[in-house]
Amino acid sequence: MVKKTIDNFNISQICDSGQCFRMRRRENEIYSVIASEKYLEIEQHGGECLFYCSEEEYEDFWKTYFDLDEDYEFYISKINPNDTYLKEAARFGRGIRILRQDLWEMIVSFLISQQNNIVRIRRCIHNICECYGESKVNFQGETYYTFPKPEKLAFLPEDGLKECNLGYRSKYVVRTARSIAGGETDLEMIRRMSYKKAKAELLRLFGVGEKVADCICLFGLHHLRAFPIDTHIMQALDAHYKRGFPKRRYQGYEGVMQQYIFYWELKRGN
DNA sequence: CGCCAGGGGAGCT
DNA sequence: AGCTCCCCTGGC
Repeated sequence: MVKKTIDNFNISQICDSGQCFRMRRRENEIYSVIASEKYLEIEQHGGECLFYCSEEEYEDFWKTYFDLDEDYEFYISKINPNDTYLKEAARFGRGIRILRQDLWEMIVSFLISQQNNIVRIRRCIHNICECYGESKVNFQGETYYTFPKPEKLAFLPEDGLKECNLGYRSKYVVRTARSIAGGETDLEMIRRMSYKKAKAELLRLFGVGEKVADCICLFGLHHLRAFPIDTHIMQALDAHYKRGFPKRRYQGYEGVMQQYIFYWELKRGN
């Protein structure tokens, strides 16, 4: 068990920000997340966080996963004081962090995300893990499932994942899995590429367009310059940035600003 | 190049 | 019953 006081970290906001589909609210202030074979529970009261893992596992994995070495207050301090919209959005979602998630898992997650809602995306991912992942047991004695490797999905027929509720997105995932398992697409190479090159490479995958490629770059490669534009962000930009979003001002971390806007627009509705 | 239908079905009103 | 959903592909 690890106890930490962390600024600009709010697990509830991260859970609801739509970047991780394997995190959920268990009880009042307790959240669970599955990443890279590992299972974690986190409890947060105000600024104080309890990580239900060893100090070693926290230092070696979760600290990086939650991007806790990055100074988000710095990003927020750079916001134009005259930009009341962005200021408000950032204050509302100031505990958001861009998680450092697995590239392959992000490719699949955002292939599924297109024309889809968050509740169903979660279920699709859960179904895939349950059918093709490895089963493990957490410290509570409950079973959970890891995310299957590309090789595991590559042998499926193109519509094999329709059984996991993917609908027409099944062939996007299967063909991409084949492309990676077959060596046509090299994830290790993509990890070492610049934002622009990585995005161009991702756009070659079947089912990956502009928006999905940017989500993968932001959440799977931690390219904070990526600025995914979906219909909600588009509407927000139309309403508040008639002359375009000032990307130059936030060069290098536009994606962080995108997340504040996205979360604000998502939560403001309800 | 631009436009737009179609894709499957859950979840909300 | 109707509409929306963190779109992309392929045909025109």
